[in-house]
Amino acid sequence: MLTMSEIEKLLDKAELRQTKQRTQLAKMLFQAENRHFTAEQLHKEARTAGGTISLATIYNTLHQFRTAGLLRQVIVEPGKVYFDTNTEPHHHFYIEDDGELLDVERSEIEISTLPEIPKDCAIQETDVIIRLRKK
Amino acid sequence: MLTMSEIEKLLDKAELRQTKQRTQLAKMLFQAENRHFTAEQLHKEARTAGGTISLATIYNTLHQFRTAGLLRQVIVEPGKVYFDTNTEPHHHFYIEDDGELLDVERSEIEISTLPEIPKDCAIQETDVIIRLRKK
DNA sequence: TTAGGTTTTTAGAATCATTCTAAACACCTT
DNA sequence: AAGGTGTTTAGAATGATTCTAAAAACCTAA
Repeated sequence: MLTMSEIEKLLDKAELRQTKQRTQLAKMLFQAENRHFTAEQLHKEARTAGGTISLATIYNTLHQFRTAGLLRQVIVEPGKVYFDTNTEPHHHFYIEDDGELLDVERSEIEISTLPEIPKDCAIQETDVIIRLRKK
Repeated sequence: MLTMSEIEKLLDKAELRQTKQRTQLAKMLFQAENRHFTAEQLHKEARTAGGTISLATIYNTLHQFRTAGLLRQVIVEPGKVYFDTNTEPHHHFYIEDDGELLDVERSEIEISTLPEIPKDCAIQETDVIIRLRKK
């Protein structure tokens, strides 16, 4: 749970000016628990909460937050990008029935053997997605 | 390496009539080694090889093959779906620099601990994607 | 405080992969 | 040869995302 001035520091550190819409989004995203969401969902939520913000700004800001290391993308479905406020290395459950994402801490999955990496390549990230269906 | 009559059997088993375009695609996909490709790539390849085939048919056929269990989808990038002729459970390297996918046999990655599955859910599939960057 | 310059936001157009639609075609079967 | 069904197709439609160019907000220095 971040205070207002911590939100300010966040934006400062990311070298992003304080603006109404960036501050609103930062509050929505970083004041609460970790969240998973799409641009569209966030847009709807922001407008319901009363802010004036265009979809283009949502996309702009999300990308800025991402390059600042405040957000990460999760790709589990064609034609839709999820964002995740949890930037620690970790994995996901994906409930296919309703498109819900759940975090799985890295410590909960132990990968004991790793295959040989093609030469000239370095691991950038390892994603584990456990796809679930409701019974 | 499948013979012509084995291709016929494939289509029969999938309850798909023999047609020029389905046969051509089946040959391209199942006569060679396992492959990874997008609809667009396959379309270009099929036309270069001389066939008359529309993009819509590529998509139709790919989905038919998929529901018949002959193909599987791989989702590693926003806005682009890869198909994979390897339908065994396995994982992937994804070389981000040039969008190349490589198979990793399931036996090469050992997941020793598994997290607790949310109740009412069953595992549908577990995908491991190791994202690589060229040095 | 105000003029000038830089950032930010925005509406709407553009893009790209994919799906849909409805017509044309191919293919049995009788 | 006719009729019926399955298949292919061009082109329109869709949906998420990105681009564009103009308007708005915001410094900063004089």
